[in-house]
Amino acid sequence: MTASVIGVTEQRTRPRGRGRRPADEVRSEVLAAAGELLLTEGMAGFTFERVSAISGASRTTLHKWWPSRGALAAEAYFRTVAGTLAFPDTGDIAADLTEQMLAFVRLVTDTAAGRVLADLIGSMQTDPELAAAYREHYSAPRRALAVTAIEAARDRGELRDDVDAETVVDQLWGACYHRLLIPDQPLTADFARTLVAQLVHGIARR
Amino acid sequence: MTASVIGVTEQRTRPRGRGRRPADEVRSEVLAAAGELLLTEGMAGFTFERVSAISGASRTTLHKWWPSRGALAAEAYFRTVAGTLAFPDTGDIAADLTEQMLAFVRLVTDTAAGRVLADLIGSMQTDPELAAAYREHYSAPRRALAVTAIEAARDRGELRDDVDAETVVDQLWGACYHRLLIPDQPLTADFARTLVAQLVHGIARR
DNA sequence: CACAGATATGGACGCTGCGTTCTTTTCGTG
DNA sequence: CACGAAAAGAACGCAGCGTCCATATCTGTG
Repeated sequence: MTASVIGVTEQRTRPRGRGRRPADEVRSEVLAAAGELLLTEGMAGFTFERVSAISGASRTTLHKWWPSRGALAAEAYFRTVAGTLAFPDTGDIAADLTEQMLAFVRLVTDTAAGRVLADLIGSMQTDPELAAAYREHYSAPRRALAVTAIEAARDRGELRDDVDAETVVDQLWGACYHRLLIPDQPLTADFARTLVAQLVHGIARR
Repeated sequence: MTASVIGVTEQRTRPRGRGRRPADEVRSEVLAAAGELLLTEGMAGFTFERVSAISGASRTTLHKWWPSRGALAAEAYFRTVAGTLAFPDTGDIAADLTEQMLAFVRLVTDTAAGRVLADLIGSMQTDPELAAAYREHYSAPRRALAVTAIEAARDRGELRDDVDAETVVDQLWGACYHRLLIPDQPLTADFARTLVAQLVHGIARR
């Protein structure tokens, strides 16, 4: 009883026959096909086999360029989905963080990116290649942006002197990923706002 | 280049030959073998094939009792690793939360449970059976305990009246899971303490 | 105490996907 | 224009899946 719903039209480009082609052209077509597959079926149906069939590139070629399906998926994701990389700094850190949280929630709930992101993080756990790529090209640089903004706010006196910016990142984004990966509770805009409010002002009675 | 290190002695029980055996005995042996395999190799090498070889039970039998490898892994984990289910309530919520965070960090860093937990959450993302079992038997009840304790603290005046307990859970445990699943930063006792302190007192300058 | 029914085992099937190797074809560059 | 780089194609063996069937044997009931 194999789940055999075919959501992606195989063989989107006509068979090309053997022979050399520009490497960049091949890579580009493969990444496009991989991104498409990723968005429609997630990591579950994401195999070299399928990407090969859709892109028209041979499996041999895929193996030449990407060491594992995880590595390919990661690159395709970064190229297709993860465009934005910015962190506003208006001088009001609470507002900026709220904006970032809301943007994240929107991305994750309104598009297929949420499912893909969850799948990628899931596959990371058993795919070191993917884990390395993800951390290097995605999570680390984003963390760094947030940490910089938080430390700037601390340095200009908006936040306590002893604030640990790295921990703040986990308390905000980590909380969102928690609801994304283990959906006991929904990931909503309200949640995002509460998140920032509770962290900024504390939960203890004053 | 398949990773083929055999860390578990196959066939721990002698072949038994065909024929009926008490269902509970079989289930028990299978779960023991599955737990052992899970601890030594994680979800990566966790297959019906291997569990069958180690436990001595036939693959057919495994399929009869568990619908997917995820379901089997989940049950084995809950049975082998996840014994404790308690939440102290000393009347000092900050201390209690810190204690819980430290216990979690210890469990996850000192034992193989961390790896297994990460693997399970990873596999959940593409295995609905596992996701359902995990949430029902593990995450939901634990969340509930924490929420109850936090709301009790709120009701007796330790915390602000408008505290959202569910969100607090994500801000604490979610932050830990974040570092477990995406290890850009280490999961340490210091982190656990900072987590609680920053949330309880807030990060804004007073 | 014997038998019928329940249940585990062993083995085989076809399938998908992996990762590798070798050969063939084609294109671009020098 | 010839050569070499690079892709396609085909085939291999391997692992694991999920399912079937026949067979063996235990267990509970009459």
